[in-house]
Amino acid sequence: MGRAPCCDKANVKRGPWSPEEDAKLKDYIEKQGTGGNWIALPHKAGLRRCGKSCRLRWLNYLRPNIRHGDFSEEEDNIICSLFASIGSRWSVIAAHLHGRTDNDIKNYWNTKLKKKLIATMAPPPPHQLVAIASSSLSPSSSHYNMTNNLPPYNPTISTNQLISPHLSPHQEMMMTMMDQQQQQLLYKEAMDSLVNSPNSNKLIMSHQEDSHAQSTNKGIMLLSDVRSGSSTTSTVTRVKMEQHDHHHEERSMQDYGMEEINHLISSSCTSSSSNSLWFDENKTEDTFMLYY
DNA sequence: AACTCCAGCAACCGCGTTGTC
DNA sequence: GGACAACGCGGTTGCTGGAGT
Repeated sequence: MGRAPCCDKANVKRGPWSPEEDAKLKDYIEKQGTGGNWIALPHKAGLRRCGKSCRLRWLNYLRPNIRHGDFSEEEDNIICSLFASIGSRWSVIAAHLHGRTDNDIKNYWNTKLKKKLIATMAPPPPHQLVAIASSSLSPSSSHYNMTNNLPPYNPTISTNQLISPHLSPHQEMMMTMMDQQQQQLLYKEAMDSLVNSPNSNKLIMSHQEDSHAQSTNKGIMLLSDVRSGSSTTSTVTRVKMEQHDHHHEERSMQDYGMEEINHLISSSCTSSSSNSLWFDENKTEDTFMLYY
Protein backbone atom coordinates (compact mmCIF):
# COMPACT_ATOMS: atom_id res chain seq x y z
CA MET A 1 0.00 0.00 0.00
CA GLY A 2 1.40 3.36 -0.98
CA ARG A 3 1.61 6.44 1.11
CA ALA A 4 -1.43 8.66 1.17
CA PRO A 5 -0.85 11.90 -0.73
CA CYS A 6 -0.23 14.94 1.44
CA CYS A 7 -2.89 16.90 -0.41
CA ASP A 8 -5.47 16.65 -3.15
CA LYS A 9 -3.19 17.14 -6.12
CA ALA A 10 -6.09 17.76 -8.46
CA ASN A 11 -7.12 20.85 -6.55
CA VAL A 12 -3.77 22.44 -5.82
CA LYS A 13 -1.77 24.75 -8.02
CA ARG A 14 1.70 23.64 -8.93
CA GLY A 15 4.71 25.23 -10.56
CA PRO A 16 6.26 28.64 -10.04
CA TRP A 17 4.80 30.97 -7.45
CA SER A 18 3.25 34.21 -8.56
CA PRO A 19 4.00 37.47 -6.73
CA GLU A 20 0.39 37.46 -5.50
CA GLU A 21 0.78 34.03 -3.95
CA ASP A 22 4.06 35.06 -2.38
CA ALA A 23 2.42 38.13 -0.90
CA LYS A 24 -0.50 36.12 0.47
CA LEU A 25 1.75 33.55 2.08
CA LYS A 26 4.18 36.09 3.47
CA ASP A 27 1.40 38.24 4.80
CA TYR A 28 -0.38 35.35 6.45
CA ILE A 29 2.71 33.91 8.14
CA GLU A 30 3.89 37.30 9.35
CA LYS A 31 0.51 37.92 10.95
CA GLN A 32 -0.57 34.43 12.05
CA GLY A 33 2.59 32.35 12.02
CA THR A 34 2.59 28.85 10.63
CA GLY A 35 0.43 27.58 13.47
CA GLY A 36 2.56 24.48 13.46
CA ASN A 37 0.46 23.02 10.71
CA TRP A 38 1.59 23.48 7.15
CA ILE A 39 -1.14 21.25 5.78
CA ALA A 40 -3.90 23.55 7.01
CA LEU A 41 -2.01 26.75 6.29
CA PRO A 42 -2.71 27.18 2.56
CA HIS A 43 -6.46 26.90 3.10
CA LYS A 44 -6.37 29.46 5.91
CA ALA A 45 -4.17 31.78 3.85
CA GLY A 46 -6.44 31.48 0.84
CA LEU A 47 -3.91 29.68 -1.29
CA ARG A 48 -4.56 26.80 -3.61
CA ARG A 49 -1.24 25.24 -2.80
CA CYS A 50 0.01 22.10 -1.13
CA GLY A 51 1.20 22.63 2.44
CA LYS A 52 4.57 21.21 1.56
CA SER A 53 4.86 23.66 -1.28
CA CYS A 54 4.04 26.56 1.06
CA ARG A 55 6.59 25.41 3.57
CA LEU A 56 9.27 25.11 0.90
CA ARG A 57 8.46 28.50 -0.55
CA TRP A 58 8.61 30.13 2.85
CA LEU A 59 11.80 28.42 3.99
CA ASN A 60 13.70 28.82 0.74
CA TYR A 61 12.50 32.16 -0.48
CA LEU A 62 10.15 34.24 1.60
CA ARG A 63 11.36 34.07 5.17
CA PRO A 64 13.41 37.00 6.42
CA ASN A 65 17.20 37.21 6.18
CA ILE A 66 17.50 34.81 3.28
CA ARG A 67 20.52 35.42 1.10
CA HIS A 68 20.81 34.24 -2.49
CA GLY A 69 23.78 33.95 -4.81
CA ASP A 70 27.37 35.20 -4.45
CA PHE A 71 28.84 32.64 -2.13
CA SER A 72 32.01 33.93 -0.56
CA GLU A 73 35.35 32.13 -0.47
CA GLU A 74 34.80 31.55 3.21
CA GLU A 75 31.42 29.99 2.56
CA ASP A 76 32.98 27.80 -0.12
CA ASN A 77 35.53 26.56 2.37
CA ILE A 78 32.89 25.84 5.00
CA ILE A 79 30.77 23.93 2.52
CA CYS A 80 33.75 21.92 1.30
CA SER A 81 35.02 21.01 4.70
CA LEU A 82 31.60 20.08 5.99
CA PHE A 83 30.82 18.09 2.87
CA ALA A 84 34.07 16.18 3.28
CA SER A 85 33.26 15.33 6.86
CA ILE A 86 29.50 14.77 6.88
CA GLY A 87 28.57 14.34 3.24
CA SER A 88 25.46 15.72 1.62
CA ARG A 89 23.60 16.68 4.76
CA TRP A 90 22.62 20.02 3.33
CA SER A 91 20.46 21.10 6.21
CA VAL A 92 23.37 20.66 8.61
CA ILE A 93 25.68 22.55 6.27
CA ALA A 94 23.08 25.28 5.87
CA ALA A 95 22.93 25.66 9.64
CA HIS A 96 26.57 26.77 9.53
CA LEU A 97 25.92 29.43 6.90
CA HIS A 98 23.76 32.29 8.06
CA GLY A 99 20.94 33.10 5.65
CA ARG A 100 21.59 30.18 3.34
CA THR A 101 19.08 27.44 2.69
CA ASP A 102 19.83 23.79 2.22
CA ASN A 103 18.33 23.95 -1.25
CA ASP A 104 20.55 26.87 -2.19
CA ILE A 105 23.67 25.13 -0.97
CA LYS A 106 22.72 21.91 -2.67
CA ASN A 107 22.17 23.70 -5.97
CA TYR A 108 25.35 25.70 -5.57
CA TRP A 109 27.31 22.56 -4.88
CA ASN A 110 25.85 20.61 -7.78
CA THR A 111 26.17 23.36 -10.35
CA LYS A 112 29.24 25.36 -9.40
CA LEU A 113 31.32 24.39 -6.42
CA LYS A 114 31.88 20.80 -7.43
CA LYS A 115 33.11 21.87 -10.86
CA LYS A 116 35.23 24.59 -9.33
CA LEU A 117 36.93 22.08 -7.08
CA ILE A 118 37.62 19.68 -9.88
CA ALA A 119 39.03 22.49 -12.00
CA THR A 120 41.35 23.62 -9.25
CA MET A 121 42.65 20.18 -8.45
CA ALA A 122 46.39 20.51 -8.69
CA PRO A 123 48.24 17.82 -10.67
CA PRO A 124 49.49 15.28 -8.18
CA PRO A 125 53.24 15.03 -7.63
CA PRO A 126 54.90 11.87 -8.95
CA HIS A 127 54.84 10.12 -5.61
CA GLN A 128 51.22 10.89 -4.89
CA LEU A 129 48.82 8.11 -4.20
CA VAL A 130 46.83 6.90 -7.11
CA ALA A 131 44.87 4.38 -5.20
CA ILE A 132 44.41 3.02 -1.76
CA ALA A 133 42.95 -0.35 -1.19
CA SER A 134 41.99 -1.88 2.06
CA SER A 135 41.41 -5.53 2.42
CA SER A 136 41.50 -8.13 5.11
CA LEU A 137 44.41 -9.86 3.50
CA SER A 138 47.67 -10.61 5.09
CA PRO A 139 50.57 -10.01 2.74
CA SER A 140 51.80 -13.48 3.52
CA SER A 141 48.49 -15.01 2.73
CA SER A 142 49.25 -15.10 -0.97
CA HIS A 143 45.73 -14.08 -1.70
CA TYR A 144 46.24 -10.99 -3.76
CA ASN A 145 43.82 -11.43 -6.53
CA MET A 146 44.22 -8.78 -9.13
CA THR A 147 44.06 -10.33 -12.55
CA ASN A 148 40.81 -11.53 -13.93
CA ASN A 149 39.33 -11.98 -10.53
CA LEU A 150 39.29 -8.53 -9.11
CA PRO A 151 38.16 -8.27 -5.55
CA PRO A 152 34.72 -6.87 -5.23
CA TYR A 153 34.27 -3.32 -4.31
CA ASN A 154 32.40 -3.26 -1.06
CA PRO A 155 29.72 -0.59 -1.09
CA THR A 156 28.69 -1.32 2.46
CA ILE A 157 31.57 0.76 3.73
CA SER A 158 30.82 4.41 3.91
CA THR A 159 32.88 6.98 2.12
CA ASN A 160 33.84 8.51 5.40
CA GLN A 161 35.38 5.28 6.50
CA LEU A 162 37.35 5.18 3.32
CA ILE A 163 38.86 8.56 3.77
CA SER A 164 42.18 8.02 5.40
CA PRO A 165 44.90 10.27 6.75
CA HIS A 166 46.86 9.45 3.62
CA LEU A 167 44.66 11.75 1.61
CA SER A 168 44.98 15.45 1.14
CA PRO A 169 41.83 17.53 1.65
CA HIS A 170 41.46 17.82 -2.08
CA GLN A 171 41.69 14.09 -2.49
CA GLU A 172 39.13 13.62 0.23
CA MET A 173 36.85 15.97 -1.63
CA MET A 174 37.34 14.02 -4.82
CA MET A 175 36.45 10.81 -3.10
CA THR A 176 33.29 12.20 -1.66
CA MET A 177 32.29 13.30 -5.12
CA MET A 178 32.74 9.90 -6.66
CA ASP A 179 29.89 7.50 -6.64
CA GLN A 180 30.49 3.86 -5.95
CA GLN A 181 30.41 2.99 -9.62
CA GLN A 182 33.16 5.47 -10.37
CA GLN A 183 35.22 4.18 -7.48
CA GLN A 184 34.73 0.63 -8.66
CA LEU A 185 35.67 1.49 -12.22
CA LEU A 186 38.82 3.36 -11.31
CA TYR A 187 39.74 0.71 -8.86
CA LYS A 188 39.53 -1.92 -11.57
CA GLU A 189 41.56 0.23 -13.92
CA ALA A 190 44.25 0.69 -11.31
CA MET A 191 44.39 -3.00 -10.65
CA ASP A 192 44.52 -3.82 -14.34
CA SER A 193 47.29 -1.29 -14.80
CA LEU A 194 49.24 -2.74 -11.97
CA VAL A 195 49.03 -6.27 -13.22
CA ASN A 196 49.62 -5.41 -16.84
CA SER A 197 52.37 -2.87 -16.33
CA PRO A 198 55.19 -3.62 -18.77
CA ASN A 199 57.58 -1.70 -16.54
CA SER A 200 57.41 -4.35 -13.91
CA ASN A 201 60.86 -3.78 -12.47
CA LYS A 202 59.57 -0.66 -10.82
CA LEU A 203 57.05 -2.50 -8.75
CA ILE A 204 57.76 -2.37 -5.05
CA MET A 205 55.70 -4.00 -2.41
CA SER A 206 55.69 -3.70 1.32
CA HIS A 207 53.05 -4.11 3.94
CA GLN A 208 50.96 -2.17 6.39
CA GLU A 209 48.79 -3.61 9.04
CA ASP A 210 46.05 -1.18 9.71
CA SER A 211 45.12 -1.84 13.30
CA HIS A 212 42.76 1.11 13.27
CA ALA A 213 40.69 -0.61 10.65
CA GLN A 214 40.78 -4.07 12.08
CA SER A 215 37.33 -3.81 13.50
CA THR A 216 35.85 -2.44 10.33
CA ASN A 217 34.42 -4.24 7.41
CA LYS A 218 36.72 -5.50 4.72
CA GLY A 219 37.29 -5.51 1.04
CA ILE A 220 37.14 -1.85 0.29
CA MET A 221 38.99 -0.08 -2.45
CA LEU A 222 39.57 3.61 -2.53
CA LEU A 223 40.92 5.64 -5.39
CA SER A 224 42.10 9.02 -4.35
CA ASP A 225 42.73 10.71 -7.64
CA VAL A 226 40.24 10.75 -10.44
CA ARG A 227 41.63 13.75 -12.25
CA SER A 228 43.04 11.86 -15.18
CA GLY A 229 41.12 8.64 -14.89
CA SER A 230 42.59 5.64 -16.61
CA SER A 231 45.55 7.47 -18.07
CA THR A 232 46.73 8.19 -14.58
CA THR A 233 46.18 4.77 -13.26
CA SER A 234 47.85 3.21 -16.26
CA THR A 235 51.13 4.61 -15.04
CA VAL A 236 51.02 2.72 -11.80
CA THR A 237 54.47 1.30 -11.28
CA ARG A 238 54.85 0.72 -7.60
CA VAL A 239 52.94 -0.79 -4.76
CA LYS A 240 53.92 0.26 -1.31
CA MET A 241 52.61 -1.17 1.91
CA GLU A 242 53.77 0.16 5.22
CA GLN A 243 53.87 -1.57 8.54
CA HIS A 244 51.57 0.07 11.01
CA ASP A 245 54.04 -0.67 13.81
CA HIS A 246 56.45 1.74 12.12
CA HIS A 247 58.52 -1.14 10.89
CA HIS A 248 58.58 -0.02 7.32
CA GLU A 249 59.53 -2.60 4.85
CA GLU A 250 59.99 -1.81 1.24
CA ARG A 251 60.87 -4.49 -1.18
CA SER A 252 61.92 -3.85 -4.70
CA MET A 253 60.64 -5.74 -7.66
CA GLN A 254 63.63 -8.01 -7.29
CA ASP A 255 61.86 -9.22 -4.17
CA TYR A 256 58.35 -9.17 -5.57
CA GLY A 257 58.46 -9.86 -9.25
CA MET A 258 55.41 -9.44 -11.36
CA GLU A 259 55.33 -13.16 -11.79
CA GLU A 260 55.39 -13.61 -8.07
CA ILE A 261 52.54 -11.24 -7.63
CA ASN A 262 50.62 -12.93 -10.34
CA HIS A 263 51.37 -16.17 -8.62
CA LEU A 264 50.05 -14.77 -5.41
CA ILE A 265 47.02 -13.66 -7.29
CA SER A 266 46.44 -16.91 -9.03
CA SER A 267 47.00 -18.91 -5.88
CA SER A 268 44.03 -17.19 -4.40
CA CYS A 269 42.00 -18.26 -7.37
CA THR A 270 42.74 -21.87 -6.75
CA SER A 271 41.86 -21.66 -3.11
CA SER A 272 38.29 -20.80 -3.81
CA SER A 273 35.76 -21.44 -6.46
CA SER A 274 34.62 -17.88 -6.07
CA ASN A 275 36.05 -15.24 -8.33
CA SER A 276 35.97 -12.83 -5.46
CA LEU A 277 38.13 -14.42 -2.84
CA TRP A 278 39.47 -11.15 -1.74
CA PHE A 279 38.93 -11.45 1.93
CA ASP A 280 40.20 -13.76 4.51
CA GLU A 281 37.93 -13.32 7.49
CA ASN A 282 40.63 -14.51 9.86
CA LYS A 283 43.27 -12.10 8.70
CA THR A 284 43.86 -8.62 9.89
CA GLU A 285 42.84 -5.59 7.96
CA ASP A 286 45.58 -4.45 5.67
CA THR A 287 46.01 -1.46 3.54
CA PHE A 288 48.03 -1.21 0.41
CA MET A 289 48.58 1.69 -1.86
CA LEU A 290 49.40 2.07 -5.46
CA TYR A 291 51.92 4.74 -6.24
CA TYR A 292 53.08 6.09 -9.52
C1' DA B 1 16.22 35.63 -36.70
C1' DA B 2 15.47 30.98 -35.50
C1' DC B 3 16.90 27.12 -33.37
C1' DT B 4 19.50 24.13 -30.12
C1' DC B 5 22.01 23.33 -26.11
C1' DC B 6 23.00 23.80 -21.47
C1' DA B 7 23.64 25.83 -16.83
C1' DG B 8 21.20 27.47 -13.01
C1' DC B 9 17.63 27.28 -10.00
C1' DA B 10 12.89 26.67 -8.11
C1' DA B 11 9.85 23.31 -7.11
C1' DC B 12 8.33 18.59 -6.63
C1' DC B 13 8.53 13.82 -4.97
C1' DG B 14 9.17 10.16 -1.98
C1' DC B 15 10.92 8.36 2.12
C1' DG B 16 12.57 8.38 6.92
C1' DT B 17 11.65 10.53 11.26
C1' DT B 18 8.96 12.58 14.74
C1' DG B 19 4.80 13.77 17.07
C1' DT B 20 0.13 12.82 18.57
C1' DC B 21 -3.80 10.26 19.71
C1' DG C 1 2.84 0.43 21.71
C1' DG C 2 0.62 0.76 17.33
C1' DA C 3 -1.47 3.60 13.76
C1' DC C 4 -1.73 7.60 11.53
C1' DA C 5 -0.54 12.40 10.33
C1' DA C 6 2.66 15.80 9.58
C1' DC C 7 7.30 17.35 9.14
C1' DG C 8 11.87 17.59 7.25
C1' DC C 9 15.28 16.18 4.26
C1' DG C 10 17.82 14.87 0.09
C1' DG C 11 17.44 13.49 -4.65
C1' DT C 12 15.39 14.57 -8.87
C1' DT C 13 12.80 17.03 -12.32
C1' DG C 14 11.64 20.47 -15.33
C1' DC C 15 11.35 25.35 -16.51
C1' DT C 16 13.84 29.48 -17.95
C1' DG C 17 17.06 32.38 -19.92
C1' DG C 18 21.45 33.05 -21.98
C1' DA C 19 25.07 31.49 -25.11
C1' DG C 20 26.36 29.40 -29.23
C1' DT C 21 25.51 28.04 -34.04
